[in-house]
Amino acid sequence: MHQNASGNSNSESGRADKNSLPGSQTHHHMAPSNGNFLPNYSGADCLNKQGHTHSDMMGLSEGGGCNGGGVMGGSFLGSLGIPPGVIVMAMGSAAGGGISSEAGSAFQMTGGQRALTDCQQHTNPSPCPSSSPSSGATAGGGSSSGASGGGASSGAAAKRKRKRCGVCGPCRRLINCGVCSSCRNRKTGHQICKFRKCEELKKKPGSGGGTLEVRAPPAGHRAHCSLWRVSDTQGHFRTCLYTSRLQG
DNA sequence: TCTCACGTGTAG
DNA sequence: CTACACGTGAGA
Repeated sequence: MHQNASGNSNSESGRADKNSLPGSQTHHHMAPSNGNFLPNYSGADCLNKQGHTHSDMMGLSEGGGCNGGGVMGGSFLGSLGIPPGVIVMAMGSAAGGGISSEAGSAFQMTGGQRALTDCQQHTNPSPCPSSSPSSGATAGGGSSSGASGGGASSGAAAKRKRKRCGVCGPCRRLINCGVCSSCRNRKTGHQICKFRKCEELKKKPGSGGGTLEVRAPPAGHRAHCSLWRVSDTQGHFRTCLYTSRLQG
């Protein structure tokens, strides 16, 4: 009908508003730059895994900073208002080094800040999804099979479906690409568009959400916004940004 | 009750 | 690893 731009036959396209983000429901007409992201989202997530880089759905437009090369040095951190002296570790899927995609995690690292983006906005009673895994693998637990079902019998709320963090790049994307496998196989796959798959949910529930190596800046370096990469448990590279400002 | 989407198993 | 399929939790 008169959905969004995406001419996908996917009855999804415009449905993003339905369950999408906390507080962002109003998907009136999406942000000017590109509808996939929410207005205030400055990062680009660079998920071009597939290569179909439909600019209109990838939403990488201005971000341009698609790569861990010191991308959001200023804007990203700046917009977060991270206090000086704080070591921030922003991670992003190596693919593009889009740190932003893990904004949520970044918040966790800095502590405190995160709340404002995620938890508070989520009306759901359950604890922030992003925090649970890192806190100690509460919900997800490690239980393998038994998926959902009454499996949780013993742990009661132990086996809860995790929910999108709502702050990562994919979560902020408003429309489905319509071309990824998930979109194409929606009928049977029951999966959300790959480009909208929450970064948090991509992680294994038991993987602690962000088990990454927290490294000190290279010896001799002052940790002034240096960027380098470390690989996480899944072999993905994460771009780490340290903005520690040593008090001289 | 329906739809969406997470979790998981299986196959290629 | 990706794609696919299905069960099922959760919300409308």
